[in-house]
Amino acid sequence: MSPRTASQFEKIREEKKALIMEVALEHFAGKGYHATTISHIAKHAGISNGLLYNYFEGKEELLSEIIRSSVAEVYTYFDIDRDGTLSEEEFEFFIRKVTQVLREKKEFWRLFFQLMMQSEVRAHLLNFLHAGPPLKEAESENQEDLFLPSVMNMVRDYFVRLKESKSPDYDPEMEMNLFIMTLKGFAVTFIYSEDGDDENFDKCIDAVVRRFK
Amino acid sequence: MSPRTASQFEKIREEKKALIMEVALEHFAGKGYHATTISHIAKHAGISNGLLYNYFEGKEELLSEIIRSSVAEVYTYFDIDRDGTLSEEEFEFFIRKVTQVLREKKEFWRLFFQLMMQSEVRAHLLNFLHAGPPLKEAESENQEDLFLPSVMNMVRDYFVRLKESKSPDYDPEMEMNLFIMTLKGFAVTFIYSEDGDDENFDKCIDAVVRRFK
Amino acid sequence: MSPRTASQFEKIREEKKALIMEVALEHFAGKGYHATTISHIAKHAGISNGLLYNYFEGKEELLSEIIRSSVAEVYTYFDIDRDGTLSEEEFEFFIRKVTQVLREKKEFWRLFFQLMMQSEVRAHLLNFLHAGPPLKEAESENQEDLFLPSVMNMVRDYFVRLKESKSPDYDPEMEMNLFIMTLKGFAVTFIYSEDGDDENFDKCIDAVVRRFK
Amino acid sequence: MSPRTASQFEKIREEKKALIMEVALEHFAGKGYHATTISHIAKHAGISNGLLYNYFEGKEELLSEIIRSSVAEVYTYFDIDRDGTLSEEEFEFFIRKVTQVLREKKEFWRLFFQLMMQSEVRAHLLNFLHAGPPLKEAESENQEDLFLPSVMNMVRDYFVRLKESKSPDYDPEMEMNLFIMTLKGFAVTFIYSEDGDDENFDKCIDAVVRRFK
DNA sequence: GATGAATGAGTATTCATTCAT
DNA sequence: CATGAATGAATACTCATTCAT
Repeated sequence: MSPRTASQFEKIREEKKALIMEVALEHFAGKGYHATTISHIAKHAGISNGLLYNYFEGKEELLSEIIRSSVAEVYTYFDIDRDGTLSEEEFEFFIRKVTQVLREKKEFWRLFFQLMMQSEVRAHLLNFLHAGPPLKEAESENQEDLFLPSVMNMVRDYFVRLKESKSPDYDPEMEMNLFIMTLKGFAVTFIYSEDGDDENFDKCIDAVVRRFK
Repeated sequence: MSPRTASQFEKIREEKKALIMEVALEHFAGKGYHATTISHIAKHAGISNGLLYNYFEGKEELLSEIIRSSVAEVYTYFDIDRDGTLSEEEFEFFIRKVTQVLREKKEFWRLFFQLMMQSEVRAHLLNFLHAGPPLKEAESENQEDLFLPSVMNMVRDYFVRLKESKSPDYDPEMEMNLFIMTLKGFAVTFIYSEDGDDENFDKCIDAVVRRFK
Repeated sequence: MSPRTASQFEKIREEKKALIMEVALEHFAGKGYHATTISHIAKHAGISNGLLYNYFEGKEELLSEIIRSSVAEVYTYFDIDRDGTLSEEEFEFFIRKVTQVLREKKEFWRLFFQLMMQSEVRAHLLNFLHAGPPLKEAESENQEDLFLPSVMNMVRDYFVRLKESKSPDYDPEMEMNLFIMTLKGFAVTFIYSEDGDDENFDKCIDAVVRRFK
Repeated sequence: MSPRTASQFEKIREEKKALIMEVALEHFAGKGYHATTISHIAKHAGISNGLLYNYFEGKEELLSEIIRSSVAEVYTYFDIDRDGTLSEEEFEFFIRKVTQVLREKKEFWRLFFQLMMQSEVRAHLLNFLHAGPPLKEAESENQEDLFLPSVMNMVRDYFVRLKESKSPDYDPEMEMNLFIMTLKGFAVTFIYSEDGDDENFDKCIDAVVRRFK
């Protein structure tokens, strides 16, 4: 009979918010942001249309919130505040981490790449991404891609260090480019793969590791 | 004031149709299919809303037509009915061809990849692609990707043949995968690059050629 | 920890009810009835949405209650059951009373005039006003204005009596009309004035008194 | 068979726009802006909901447009760019003009006063009013009322000049205030009167003229 | 008495498509 | 061929009100 406590309400809110975001992500990723209606999301989340607006300002904020939270999660994966160097074994670890992140949040990455493919949205998204986490140095250089400058520098450092054990005409910058391209190509293919194909992609990743080590 | 001949009319029709498709592609690629309104396209094409329907059955057919025509154009690029083998120099030629095709139709590829990123559209698109041109054998195997089976086989053949001049643990299938991934990663980056950056990407392609030769 | 007595509960109820009405009046007057949401009122009153319905049947009843109580308060100001004649000094007193009532309940009068300006609400409001207090005779004549017939008659009497000390072409009815108009114009200006401007308006009222005495 | 000419379209647009504004004004004035739905307006104008948006950006712009056009019309009434002095007979003419404007656009004035009674709208409206027409001097002083400074000054001048023919304790400023109040009170009553009562109000105006001459 | 999550009917707005001219 | 006014179904969003706790 007594009213719910504040923490009970808080819990309800968080759970419902998460539910809505999950369902929305699923549909946004599946048919695109614009083709997904609020009614559709509400129905699949088992709630009324109105309730959604109790949790999100509107459709656009719902999208932002999904991206914000997923990006935040991804940041934690990479423990972004580390010392910023990659040893050889850490490099392999890094690649496998990337794969893991892709695997565990396939749906989000589908949505993410989808948005990245719309040139007029791309800029906003990149800005948002790069401004997002509290980084040590707020680089604005090279906001052209999905890898944060800090990660980019880590990878670049790795290839520069690698050069010592390679032939004289080894070009670390180009090597990095190839690596990034390969990883991106992998990502773009992998996130649309059936879950059953994982072993094939694992072998692919093994090959990538061998190649860039 | 003499009435235009049938062929003159036909020419006008074709030109206007092409204009509409061009404008539509620009906006579809820029902000996505759903976010682009017919009114917007019509206004930017300098025609009335109604006239658009004189040329296309509707918005969806306009999209289909854009894809159809672009894909057809791409097919001609690759002269798809050739004997289907790639010599070593033809392989380099093939890669550069791909780059050229990407460069000359950046906007289309933006739209294309955008659609490919929507899992529910992806299937239709792939079906459409693979069914599109009158191929010798209508394979339905491996309709998972943007490369047609015929092209895929050509590339696979190349890597198999390449094995002879390589070490015994050279895995042609895996090599092909890496190649495809790299190419895809390149594509996805390149089509959003400024036109001024082309030299950098040319160097990239040189590196790709060296790597997979 | 002894249970509160019934009268304590009653007191709490009354206070909370008054608080809600006060907050509601403030917002109704500021942006209008329809533009003011229940949520807004509840938030500013520091209570939950639901609780409001514990005190009022709904939004409309809340409005009615505000008007009812304010009107009742105004009636007490004018001690409406008096003998119904205005001596000359009582007339001055009457005018100053009006000003005082306006000054002390500016917000209510803003709401009141606002509602009076909506022709479809006006009728209801006037009906409500004229039916409101238990009057001696329930006149339905001249329900066109905000002055109750009883007050109107009092004022008319005053001007008729005044005629004796005026020139022969003095028209008491017209004089009354001018007086009412002036008072109304004063009201409509005064209730939107800053509180600091009161002296200016006091002088105005002095002039009105002089003029109609 | 030939398409309509540009001027035909223009005519259709203007007529339909005027129709919508007329119907909207009627309902806005009758039950208030917020209580009037777009659907209602559309239905009474005999058009579809969508068409309304072909002519107005939204509900708010529709309101603005109504006010803008009515205010513009009123400005023409007063031939606002005149020399800016009122002779005695012009003063009478001015008053009668005011009455005429009120009579011919009763519905607009109902809406106007309604909005003026909402303190939070009032400011915007006054700003809008005073910024509206291209005046000689852009006074920002005294934007507190519905009379434009230019009109106000004209009236003030009149009363100052009048002082010469009056007793020494004649206070022109106060006289002006009384006049304005009287006029406002008249307006507020008149615009809700039945059309049949016009004669009574005409007599009222005669009295006003006599009083302030 | 008190809470705020939840509802759902209602409202403004959008947009592909049609059609009279 | 060409126009743009007109439609109406669909969509995002609002808000008074209810109700389980």
